[in-house]
Amino acid sequence: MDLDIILNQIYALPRASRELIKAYVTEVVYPKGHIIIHANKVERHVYFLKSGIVRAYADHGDSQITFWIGSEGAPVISMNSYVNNRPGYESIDLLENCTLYTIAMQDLQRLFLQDIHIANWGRKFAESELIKTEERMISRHLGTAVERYRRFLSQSPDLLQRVPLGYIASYLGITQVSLSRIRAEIR
Amino acid sequence: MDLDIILNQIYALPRASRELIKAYVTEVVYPKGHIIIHANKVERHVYFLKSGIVRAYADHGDSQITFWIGSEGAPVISMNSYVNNRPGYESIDLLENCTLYTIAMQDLQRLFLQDIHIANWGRKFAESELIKTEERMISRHLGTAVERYRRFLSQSPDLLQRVPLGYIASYLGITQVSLSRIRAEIR
DNA sequence: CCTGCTTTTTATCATTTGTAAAAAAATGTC
DNA sequence: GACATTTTTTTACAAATGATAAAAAGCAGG
Repeated sequence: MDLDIILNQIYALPRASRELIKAYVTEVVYPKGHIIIHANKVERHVYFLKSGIVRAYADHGDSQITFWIGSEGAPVISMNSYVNNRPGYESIDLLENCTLYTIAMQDLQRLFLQDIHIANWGRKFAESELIKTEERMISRHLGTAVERYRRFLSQSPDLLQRVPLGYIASYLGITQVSLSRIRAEIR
Repeated sequence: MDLDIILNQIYALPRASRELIKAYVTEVVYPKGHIIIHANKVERHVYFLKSGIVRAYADHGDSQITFWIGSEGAPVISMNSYVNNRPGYESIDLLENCTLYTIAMQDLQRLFLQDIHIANWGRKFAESELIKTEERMISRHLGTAVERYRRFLSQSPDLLQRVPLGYIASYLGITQVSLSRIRAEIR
């Protein structure tokens, strides 16, 4: 997915402001399995997923809880690093080989203070992440495991083919065994 | 809680910008039980809780799921209204008599486009809500019901005295009966 | 201080979900 | 195509949670 499209989907920027941002963006490629964001470390870059799939998870004892799955166009960030310059809870790893756009947070922060359009772009960026996060949270509260799986199925049928069911189960808040049972019942 | 403090906790504004916002803010009082945000309706104001407690919930069949409890200083908004001018999932009602600051979203939006400091304030506002929402979401994923209750207990001991346990149970993702069992076991 | 109403706890039973281990299926590599 | 590895499903049993109903406790208004 093209960078211009990603930037503009968040907030329509004047050409000059968009070019200002793009001057600081570079492209990087990482292989499947690479951990791009490390929990408990401050991450100094923001990424946008050009292609591929990633997942965010939190370690909990000897297991991991997957709480976000991102695909092409999605921002890949350590929220707490981005917002507070503090270590975050989440690790993010790549479920496929991925190409990402990246920009140093330092550069972005500077642009926020220089250009009101970019400041409003940053506002819209946070707002759209906020909406998505709230939606995800409410969705996870609502309904039984079966309903949540059905919802996932209808909203992200593509992910079902590309993401191991163990991660999807964790995302839905159940065990892989439980998810397997649900899938068997529905069929 | 004073409006200046609430505004500045989000982002330190120059005096002039802060006065610009305050010119549009008024104070309102509502009684316990009043529903201030209605699900599936577009809400055209943003509120900040000067005093009291509120809860956000989503209707689900014949029951309600409480997914947020806000106390003094907290912003009270319909996310989807604020961000997208669209009806939201959540209703918010008052658990105590409350005093709130309020500003029309229309006025705030205009200020965002006029004043870069206010634009960045708006960015920080969304970002801080984002962090809190993510934290809440992850926290709800993590651990058993007992652990989640213990976490709630240590993070918001005051709310335990002021919020009916039924709402807290729903917030933790369990039934009131389950919560009661947990409380009995811990003692 | 009593009365009625709401909230919380307790008890019982049915159901769901988790754990652990093994079998089956799918995937990738040589 | 055969092997090793990973992923998914299945099974059996244990533990946790939900539903329902009833008792107990707490609280507000007169």
